[in-house]
Amino acid sequence: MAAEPTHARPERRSPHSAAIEDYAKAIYVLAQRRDGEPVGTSELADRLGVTPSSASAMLKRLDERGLLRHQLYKGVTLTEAGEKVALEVIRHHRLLEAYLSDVLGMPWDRVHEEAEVLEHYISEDLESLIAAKLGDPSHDPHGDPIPGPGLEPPAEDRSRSLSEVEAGEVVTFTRVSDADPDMLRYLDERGIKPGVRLAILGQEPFKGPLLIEAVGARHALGGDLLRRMRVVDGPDAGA
Amino acid sequence: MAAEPTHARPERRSPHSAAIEDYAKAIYVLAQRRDGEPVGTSELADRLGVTPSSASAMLKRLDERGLLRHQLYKGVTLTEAGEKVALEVIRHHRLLEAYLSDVLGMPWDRVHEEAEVLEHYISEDLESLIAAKLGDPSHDPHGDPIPGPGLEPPAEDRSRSLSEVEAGEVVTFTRVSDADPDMLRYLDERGIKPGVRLAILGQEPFKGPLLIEAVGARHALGGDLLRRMRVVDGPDAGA
DNA sequence: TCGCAGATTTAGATATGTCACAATCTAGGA
DNA sequence: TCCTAGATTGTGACATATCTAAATCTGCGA
Repeated sequence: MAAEPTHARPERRSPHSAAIEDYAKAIYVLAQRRDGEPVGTSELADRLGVTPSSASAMLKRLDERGLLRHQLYKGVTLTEAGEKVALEVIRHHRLLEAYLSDVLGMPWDRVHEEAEVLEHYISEDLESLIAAKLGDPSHDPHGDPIPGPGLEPPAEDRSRSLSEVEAGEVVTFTRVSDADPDMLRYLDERGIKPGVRLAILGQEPFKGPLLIEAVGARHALGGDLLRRMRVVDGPDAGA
Repeated sequence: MAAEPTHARPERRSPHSAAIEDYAKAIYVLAQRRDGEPVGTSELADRLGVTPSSASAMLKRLDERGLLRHQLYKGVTLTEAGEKVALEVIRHHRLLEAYLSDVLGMPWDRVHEEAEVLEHYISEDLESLIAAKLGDPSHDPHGDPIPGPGLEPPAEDRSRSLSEVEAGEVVTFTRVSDADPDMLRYLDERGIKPGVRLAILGQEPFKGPLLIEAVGARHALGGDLLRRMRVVDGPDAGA
């Protein structure tokens, strides 16, 4: 005599809200950059586009859930549970980026924004289907490593910034931030994507642009772009 | 001198929340069943799995946004704007069901739940890519019609319930509710999916099960299943 | 016509996540 | 050592969406 099956929204897959997941992810990424040092409230607020007071209130909640330890006025550090939450979301994000780009042909510079939303809503079943379809990729289209299904933290990144490379070297482009569409479009239009070999021809004086040869053409790269592009030594992709 | 690009959650694609979209969709479906008559608050609350008071509060909000007209104590009717919202979500839902089933091989009985969530979060760009990948399908795997990109309401359903069919007829199975996983699994295991020819061999007395032949095997179907399965006359899929 | 059962709406509370503004802490320089 | 600039936290408010319990309406049956 049960009523019609309801069309209630299914329970969330994760016990945590999308907002909580975003905080965990942001803390994870920032902590990595600063080598495990506690992450500050304003830093986090900046990244997430909220006010410091909002971030402070949320940090208290993450702490109550056991996702991080908050030393008042000092900063926060993820617990193991918090790190799992972060890695799960990062895995979703990067698998989605790879899928949208490789299977659906979504432009490189648009996949980040789409994945930024969907990462919170795909089920574990869908995650598995996507990973299988892609052959369990280790990196997304921007060269970011994808955590495995067991959520082991990806191996440390040995790359350095292209801004640190000297004239005469030959390096392999491995990675670039997925968050700046203009930059991605610029690189994409020139065929410069992870795995591409870059020969550094020279540098203009006064910290000027770097002259490089890539994909059979010469380019002068400078500014933010140099700082954001990551490379490893040698003509072969190391990672 | 712009700060690091933030990783703020991108704006929602729709000006309406997921909850608002769910109400619009539910009202659309219920109104269709009752041929345009206003939809009652409790009916809606039942379907959505919320209390009548919650539904009542939400209806007030949908009204304020111009998505429906609420005749107090009488019921609600979607405006044109509300119907567009409903059709957009339904299009997303059914495209996702088709995609998950056809491209990713997700089982027939699981796609509904996944789509029920994702329908609120895919962008118009992703919607288009999915539709293109599928070749702009007109129906999802359960036989439900998919509204076109212009959101024209799908043509009226001419099917009747299998429970109304008499012994001796030959009909084509066209459609079944996507919301009952057990029922879908039962049909799937027997190869009975939209487009399949059903020959009605006879019926047991006292409203007993219907004996049918389908996909080279005989089955005795009764109860809810008969009522939920929709068929059209003749051995060919009409719609 | 009246009254009541059932449907509907209102009132007040809770949980989440945000903001502006105020209070407080920390750390570095005089 | 003290003081203050800047970071952090606390306060009170708002928006969304839900609940329970109470008030109100509607329409049917006597």
